[in-house]
Amino acid sequence: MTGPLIDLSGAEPLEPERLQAYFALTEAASLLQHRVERHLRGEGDLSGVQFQILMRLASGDGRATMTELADGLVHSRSGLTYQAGLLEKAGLVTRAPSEQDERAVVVTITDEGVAVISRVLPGHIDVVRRSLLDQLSDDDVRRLAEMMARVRDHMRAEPPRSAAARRSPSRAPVSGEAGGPAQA
Amino acid sequence: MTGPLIDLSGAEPLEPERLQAYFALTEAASLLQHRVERHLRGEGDLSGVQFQILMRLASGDGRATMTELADGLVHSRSGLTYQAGLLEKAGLVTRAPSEQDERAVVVTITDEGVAVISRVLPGHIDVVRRSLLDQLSDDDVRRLAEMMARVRDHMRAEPPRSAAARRSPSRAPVSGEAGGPAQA
DNA sequence: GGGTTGTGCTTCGAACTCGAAGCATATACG
DNA sequence: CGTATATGCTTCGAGTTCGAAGCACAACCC
Repeated sequence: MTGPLIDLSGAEPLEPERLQAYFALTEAASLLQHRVERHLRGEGDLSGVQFQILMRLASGDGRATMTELADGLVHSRSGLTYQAGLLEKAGLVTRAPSEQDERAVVVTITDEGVAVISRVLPGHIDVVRRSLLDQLSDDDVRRLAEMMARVRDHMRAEPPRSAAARRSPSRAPVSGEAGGPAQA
Repeated sequence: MTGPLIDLSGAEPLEPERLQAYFALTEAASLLQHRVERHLRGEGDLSGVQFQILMRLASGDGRATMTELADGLVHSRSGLTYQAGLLEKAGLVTRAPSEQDERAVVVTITDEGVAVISRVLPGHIDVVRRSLLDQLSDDDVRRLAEMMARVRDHMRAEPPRSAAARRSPSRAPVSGEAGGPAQA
């Protein structure tokens, strides 16, 4: 009753080296994320998502709608609402309905928000460098950036397989609703 | 009030290409993780962590203690307890105190657990292939696996900076407690 | 052996996440 | 214009995560 209990030769074999790449990627990314979040929480009292929101705002002109933020982040909309609420409560951000579209909410970073980012960013970069970049050669970094950008763009472009568009409420879902591909 | 609000020249400059690598890695890994979890939840009704636990058990001899599992996974111990409880309730795993050490809990995968993994794995691999591997050349994959393994090992080896060992309860935390490297 | 310290795991409370459902505004279409 | 549909965001409930504190057994030391 010994030996591996699972037989991997189900679909196509998929050589171990490919699985290794996948597992190592997953594990390294998780470890890195944990470290980064631990640092942000300690310094500056920010969650990872809050940091991403502030970074995105600070890198541009300081303003964006919720949808624009959601499109850039890998996050649910409701979670974004929650985190934006926290940021607003902390005074790092303001929220106000858009002029052009009453439905849209424009999130604007405050001076204090900029200050927090400025204070936290050096340490953040330091963590990333120590954990990730210092282990990679210049060529590694180039290669990695190029690969990950390719993979990211591919996933952004092609919906996951079942990107069910919002169902109409007061209507029987009879006719072909295979309209537009939706965003995540 | 225009132009980027943030000045990145805080610590060392850290060329944009390096930051690009970091951001792309983070984003691609997040997207991949979301896809994988969506698939696992749909098929097989498993969370990502549950899948990892089962995989780890199925790849070995089907048994491991909680600590052994925790050391392999990037997860808190309490979270592991929770997920192991769910797996046990679902009948995919059993838990029993170890013979050699009454404190330790030995988790053992059941036949049904093996069956679930076997059923879910092909689709899982398919998602990984479509999302990640198909976008990479053979050389890319080799390179990526090697890089990520290096980074992972580095983070595993070096504790995050403040791996505070468990504080003694009935004792003042005076002397240097820089004891053993802790696991996440 | 009895106290001290270490280790393995669980419990607990607070915080975060997600998808579904809901509300309000905007746009399309007759 | 007026109804139907699309879009932007929030609310809600259920599930998941984490770290701190706690419990139980183990190992060490005198």
